[in-house]
Amino acid sequence: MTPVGPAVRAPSMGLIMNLEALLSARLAPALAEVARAAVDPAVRRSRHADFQSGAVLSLAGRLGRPPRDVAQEVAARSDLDGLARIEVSGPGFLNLTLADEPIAAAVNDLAADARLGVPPAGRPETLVVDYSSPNIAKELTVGHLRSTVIGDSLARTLAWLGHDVVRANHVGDWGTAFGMLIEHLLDHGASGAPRLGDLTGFYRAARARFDADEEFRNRSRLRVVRLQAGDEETLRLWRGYVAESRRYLLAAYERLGVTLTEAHFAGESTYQDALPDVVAELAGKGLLTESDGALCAFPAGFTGRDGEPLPLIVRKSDGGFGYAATDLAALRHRVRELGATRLLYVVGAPQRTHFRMVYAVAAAAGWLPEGVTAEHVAFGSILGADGKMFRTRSGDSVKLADVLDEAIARASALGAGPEAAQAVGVGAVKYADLAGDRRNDYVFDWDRMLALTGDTGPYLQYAYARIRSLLDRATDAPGPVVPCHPAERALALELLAFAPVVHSVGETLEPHRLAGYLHGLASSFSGFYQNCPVLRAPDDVRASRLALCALTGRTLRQGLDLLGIAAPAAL
RNA sequence: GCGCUCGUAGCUCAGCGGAUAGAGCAACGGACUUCUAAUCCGUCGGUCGCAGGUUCGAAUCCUGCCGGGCGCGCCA
Repeated sequence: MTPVGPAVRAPSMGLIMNLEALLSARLAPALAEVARAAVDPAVRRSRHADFQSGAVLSLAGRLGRPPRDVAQEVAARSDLDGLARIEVSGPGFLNLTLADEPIAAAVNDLAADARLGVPPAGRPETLVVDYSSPNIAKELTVGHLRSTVIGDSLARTLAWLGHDVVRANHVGDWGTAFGMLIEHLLDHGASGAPRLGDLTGFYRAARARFDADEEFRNRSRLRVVRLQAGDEETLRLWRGYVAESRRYLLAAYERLGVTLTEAHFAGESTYQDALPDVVAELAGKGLLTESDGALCAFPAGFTGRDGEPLPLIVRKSDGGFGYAATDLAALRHRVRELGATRLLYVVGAPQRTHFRMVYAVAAAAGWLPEGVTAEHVAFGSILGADGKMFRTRSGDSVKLADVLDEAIARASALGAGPEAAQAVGVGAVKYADLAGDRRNDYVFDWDRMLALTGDTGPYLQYAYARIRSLLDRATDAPGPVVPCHPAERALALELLAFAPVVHSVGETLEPHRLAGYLHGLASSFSGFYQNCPVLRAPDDVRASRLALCALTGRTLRQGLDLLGIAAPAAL
């Protein structure tokens, strides 16, 4: 039995595993000689060879020489002995085909590295990832899916890269709605709390009474005043309500396989005490203007419907604080108290203007000093088959619990066992959300996301389970990798591409790059599996292929884990 | 009206300054006395919305137009 367990050796320095860097280092001197200046070799993977360099194309223009001539000269001056073969191709590309030995050496290093070639960040940052952030008075819907899934994947990835990640669940746990909710609660058993799982029904009932019953409406308003004034009895009721909602949310997160816990709640109520000071500080810096009774900031460059400056309303005309004030308070706290240097807000694209304004005001207030960045990690909407917002037939938003129930039921129908069905169903939904560019809308389609073949979660999970099954049946240990078949070579190169992809996700905050990579890796593995017998291969070849299987398994599992998708050992 | 964003193969999407624009699905044609066929290989399929411009080179950058989505003062 050969478990797909973590390797034992400490991470190496990584250079030998980074073929792009290796090739760049060997190409750079020749380029510098020809150009008489440093030139980025721009080594990329290529379908015409293992790697290519397009550096000559732009260089030739600057030198005023034909690109192919320059490429010939660079090729002739390059010392790639023992590493790769170089040839000029097309308009002036340098095609690089690696020798088998460096590939083998790199893959063997990779196999011995517990971190799969990804060194921990040399310059760790403290960053806050603000994600999920539902209103606690209502159940989770598909509307919360994207922020929760994308944010969790980014938090996992950045943490694994070695950064200090602070997860922030900016839940809506404060505001005028709580007056009516508390009054409704009192009318239905003073000690009671809303029944777990029926938050929406409770909210709707309270809302209906608020709209229809003037007496109830007045009581609710008074209750809001008492809540904001810190009335102890009111606060006790509010805390009970919030606690119950949190329990519900945590159960939902656990089912979704999301890493958010009790410790990550940082709701709007957290910042209430700081709001007067936020206003005072902004006013002190001359950033606030009174307009129609409200205190507003008017950051430059934002105009509204009539071409008039667009306000960011910090304090409402009734003296209450809006969400802009809370967002500003949270931002200030994250930079000042938490020491964050990178703030991520995983929030839907429609709020783009709002966040740009918040960041502009924060910058003007000096809360985003040099070296500290705030980024709106925007994402598109989930659409139904009709191309419109994904809703139920009656027009309501779709409950997340219902989506997961159906996903799991459909996974069961495919033949997955009970435990696997949960992993496959939830994984399919999450993968579908992560597989495309997050900025684009996508169409929610059961049949596509649960397809066993194609770019789907189930396909990746199957590839992993198949590897586990194979390794479980192996009776001897993996040995050194010696790629000989083209499919082994292709798989090895694919495995070596894991680290650059993970880094690019950390920089671009685009998990779909990792998803696409994993699909390519699983495809490469399938090609290898098809062409290269493992268990019935001769001893030395078997050891090599078992090592490739084990490494592919570890890479798939780690990659899926960074996406937040479970990888069961068997389906 | 102003602003943002998107328009790539029948469908769903990658690619976002470089070689004949890729993948998955669908369609069609192959490969199984299988190391789990929940697989693999091949074929078909695109004036990259339209028109200009910048560039040695544009799906990719700029401008305009057409079409869809979203946003534009006390909800978050």
